[in-house]
Amino acid sequence: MTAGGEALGRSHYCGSVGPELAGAEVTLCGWVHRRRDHGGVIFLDLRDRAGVVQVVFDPDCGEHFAAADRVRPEYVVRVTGRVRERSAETVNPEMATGAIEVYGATLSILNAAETPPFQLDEHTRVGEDVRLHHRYIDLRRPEMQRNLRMRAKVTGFVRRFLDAQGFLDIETPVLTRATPEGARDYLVPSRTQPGRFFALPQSPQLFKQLLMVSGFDRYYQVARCFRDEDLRADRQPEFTQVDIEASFVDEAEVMAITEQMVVGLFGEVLGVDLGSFPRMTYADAMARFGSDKPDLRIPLELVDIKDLMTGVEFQVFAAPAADPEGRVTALRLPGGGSLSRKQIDEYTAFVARYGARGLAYIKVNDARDVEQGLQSPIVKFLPSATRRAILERVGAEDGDLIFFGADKGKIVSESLGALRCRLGADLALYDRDWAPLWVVDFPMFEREPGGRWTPLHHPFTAPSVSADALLAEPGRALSRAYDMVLNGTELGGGSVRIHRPEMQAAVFDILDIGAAEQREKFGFLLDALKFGCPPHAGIAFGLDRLVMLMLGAASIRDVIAFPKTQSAQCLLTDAPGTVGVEALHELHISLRSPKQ
RNA sequence: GGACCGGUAGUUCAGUCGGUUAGAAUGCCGGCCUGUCACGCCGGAGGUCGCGGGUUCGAGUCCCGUCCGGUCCGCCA
Repeated sequence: MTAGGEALGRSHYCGSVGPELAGAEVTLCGWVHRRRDHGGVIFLDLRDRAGVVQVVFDPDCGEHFAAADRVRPEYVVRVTGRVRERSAETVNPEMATGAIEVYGATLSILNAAETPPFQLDEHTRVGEDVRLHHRYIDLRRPEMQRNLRMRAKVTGFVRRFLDAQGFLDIETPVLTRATPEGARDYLVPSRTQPGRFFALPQSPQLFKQLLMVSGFDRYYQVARCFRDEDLRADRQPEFTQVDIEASFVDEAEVMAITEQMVVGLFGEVLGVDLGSFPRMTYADAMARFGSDKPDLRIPLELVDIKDLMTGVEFQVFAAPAADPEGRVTALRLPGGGSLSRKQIDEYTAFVARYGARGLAYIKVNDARDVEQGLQSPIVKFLPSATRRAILERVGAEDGDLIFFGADKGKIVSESLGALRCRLGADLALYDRDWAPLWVVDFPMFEREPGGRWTPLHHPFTAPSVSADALLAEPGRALSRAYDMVLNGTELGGGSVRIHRPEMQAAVFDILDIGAAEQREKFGFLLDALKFGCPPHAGIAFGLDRLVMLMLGAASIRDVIAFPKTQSAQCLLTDAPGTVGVEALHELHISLRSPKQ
């Protein structure tokens, strides 16, 4: 009951009023979406989380008509009235509730609202900063309501699925220890331990492994993770992982369960059948698509032609061909001969972002005539036999365009891999809506320019070889890791973990983490492995990206209620904020150049 | 750390070669209107051209710096 003694509740949501309620008395609560005043009759579009419905007031309802005259957009009101079907001429087919309207009897203004800083219609795209500043208003927009509802559906499905499979939801600490490798940590100073800091977790990785040691056997958590790195359209400093771990399982079982989970999710929420996921090795993915998360919707593939370039005089191709780490690759674009010079220049600039020093190409006018039928700035440097061999290898047809990449393998893969995706998007080459797959057989390590080994996944990933073999040839060892990829996005990644201390020590050795450092930073994990750690494996899914993908959202901000800007600030709360000197003093912190 | 795009009315934008009083749409305010649904018609208010400096007789416009929003590279085990 309100102070005035009236019942506050609604009988229906605005968006759920339909023809079946014709004749019924309803009570609706919501925001005035729009008001159309025709002098003798006033139409209010009333909005709540379920949708919009039209309410009509005419002068017969006296003071309530006067109230309808006073309301403005975003006023919060409660309306009672009778549902009636609209006459044929006044039905609005554009509107979900357009077959009916509510004939208003009473209207009480629960709260007035200032004119909103931007219009809540679908017709104007408002700047990101304005939206974030007044996020609570932005979130009223049907699109954002739909997005967050979808997110809740996804987490709801995942929880029900994993619960049903016997997984236990266990929370792990947010105030925890800094880990050395990986992303930059968000740090929290300790008041009680001068000079010491907590770190916010980049993932619950170590804790979930400890839970396996404790015998929980099947764990999951919808866990917030934190990384203090620069932001992107699909990266926020705090994000959510669906984190999963199980004991006495191998990669096959984790992949089977989580594939079933994602297939079930897409089926229930989107009505999409993803089918069963093909598997592809990392080596294959890099060779054919230049990416470890290939977008298989795009029917273009890289074709290596390194062997065709030995002995060719053209140094741009010959030098990388002679380099053991070099790669020379062609990308055939069927019908690409119609691309303009300007477009090709744009693609040249595009691949330059990935370090490519140029973008060679051949337009195939007549595939049978390698003397006159090819149009290209580079073809004159290639012997006829080489030209023929290239055309044959890539399967060139008249009207095609062939792009080339020749450089260090990493640069060629990244630049042509990115170009392939760009072409797919620009030219709408997608041959299906959804293309999931598993990428497997990742290398354990990759070598940094300085010669140091770094883990491709993380240092707790089990290799598929013995510790001795690993130490002997780190560069050749494959890991027991797996990534789930959908439409060129890595949805999740996981692995069989190391469960023996000597193997974990071997990996730390290769990563050049000495015994003392191992002890200091991971002593608790190495100890735990000694006290009866079961073999275990797991995976983590990026919830935000998953929801983005399901919605086709362009920005991760559109699937997070209160996201941060690219400079990692919250415009709504103005966080991070400054703190007073007393607070800093308590935390044993002094600033080098205090900003106030 | 770097590259690029943007910042002008509450909002979305235009603003020519540097030139008189900075415009449009929408929103807002007032008036009229009994079937609209992005209602319509009439009238009105609304500007630190992000900020600082410079060039110039004169700067929204050119130059330098800086801040903010965005996209990307680096980074993100």
